[in-house]
Amino acid sequence: MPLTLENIQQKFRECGLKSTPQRTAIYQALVQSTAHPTAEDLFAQVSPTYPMLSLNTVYYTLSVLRTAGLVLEVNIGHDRARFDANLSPHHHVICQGCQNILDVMDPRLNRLASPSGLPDDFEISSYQVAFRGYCGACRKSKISMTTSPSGKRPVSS
Amino acid sequence: MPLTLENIQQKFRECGLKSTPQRTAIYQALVQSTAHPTAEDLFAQVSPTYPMLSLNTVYYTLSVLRTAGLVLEVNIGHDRARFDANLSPHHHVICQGCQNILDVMDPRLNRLASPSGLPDDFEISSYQVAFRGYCGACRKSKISMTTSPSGKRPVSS
DNA sequence: TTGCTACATAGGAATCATTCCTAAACAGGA
DNA sequence: TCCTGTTTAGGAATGATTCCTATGTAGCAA
Repeated sequence: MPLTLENIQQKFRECGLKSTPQRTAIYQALVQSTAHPTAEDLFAQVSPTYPMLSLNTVYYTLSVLRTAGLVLEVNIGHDRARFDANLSPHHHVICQGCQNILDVMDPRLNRLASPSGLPDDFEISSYQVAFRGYCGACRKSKISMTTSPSGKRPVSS
Repeated sequence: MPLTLENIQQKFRECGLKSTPQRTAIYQALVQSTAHPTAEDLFAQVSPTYPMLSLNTVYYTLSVLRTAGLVLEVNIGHDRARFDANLSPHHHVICQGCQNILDVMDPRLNRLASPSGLPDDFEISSYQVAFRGYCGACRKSKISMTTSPSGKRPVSS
């Protein structure tokens, strides 16, 4: 499925959503990205074309698209929300250095058995695997660092 | 390993952490909980015993304990951070109704192969599986609801 | 084509978790 | 017991997200 404007507008129609220039541009930017952008990322990307665009609108649009089932909110960490228009079943690899997220579509991961030890009446509807590690670039800079590799900043010295 | 005060204080010493009453109480509350509490939860739990306790101190303490490797930050959703003192390898089941988190220790989940399709120089160091679904209680209330089951509040009507 | 109406947008203010800053308190070693 | 560096508490600051509201506009119906 190529990403024509037509195509997007039809998707919106099917979901009962009005198709406005801003909404279309935001969704298009998200579909074209594989970087799991934040609301702010999308704002920065669409802003040049629509200088009046409000970050607010990006948030609103994303929540509408999410409710319509056209985008997923990818929650890596409790920091800002990141979004994904890739609806096919997939999992994520997160680099703990640069925080980039890669998609993984290994079919073996889509056949995990339901975990044992759950209450009988708990119904699992989906699952996601989040792999963590370091990408090549971040591994190099980790090695060249002499300081501690830990994440945030409590023990400052 | 029972949870004596001695025990906790020794752990702190081993990590080079001073052992203060507040710190001990916060860690103890976390170890005793299986609910993956937030900083605020822990504050509410310890506050009665230490009325002068500051929420700030809870945040600081958690970040120190996390850096020391005594607690893990469990990030379910991009909302507030939740914490876990269970250091043995395990995964999570999240109820999308009540947002409660259960631990899953199915050993089959600890032997997943590294996913295919990654750049060669990406090094995976850990992974976690997050199962989502509805617990018994929330399934019941979902059935009795006639309104839409969607998550947040964009299309209000 | 024109008008209507409900949904969208923009902008500013509000909220809420978390972090920053700083002065006073205190744990643990000398 | 004294000293020093860590910890604590409290208030202010930050930053993502949501709320509020007036204006704009897409899409339907006449």
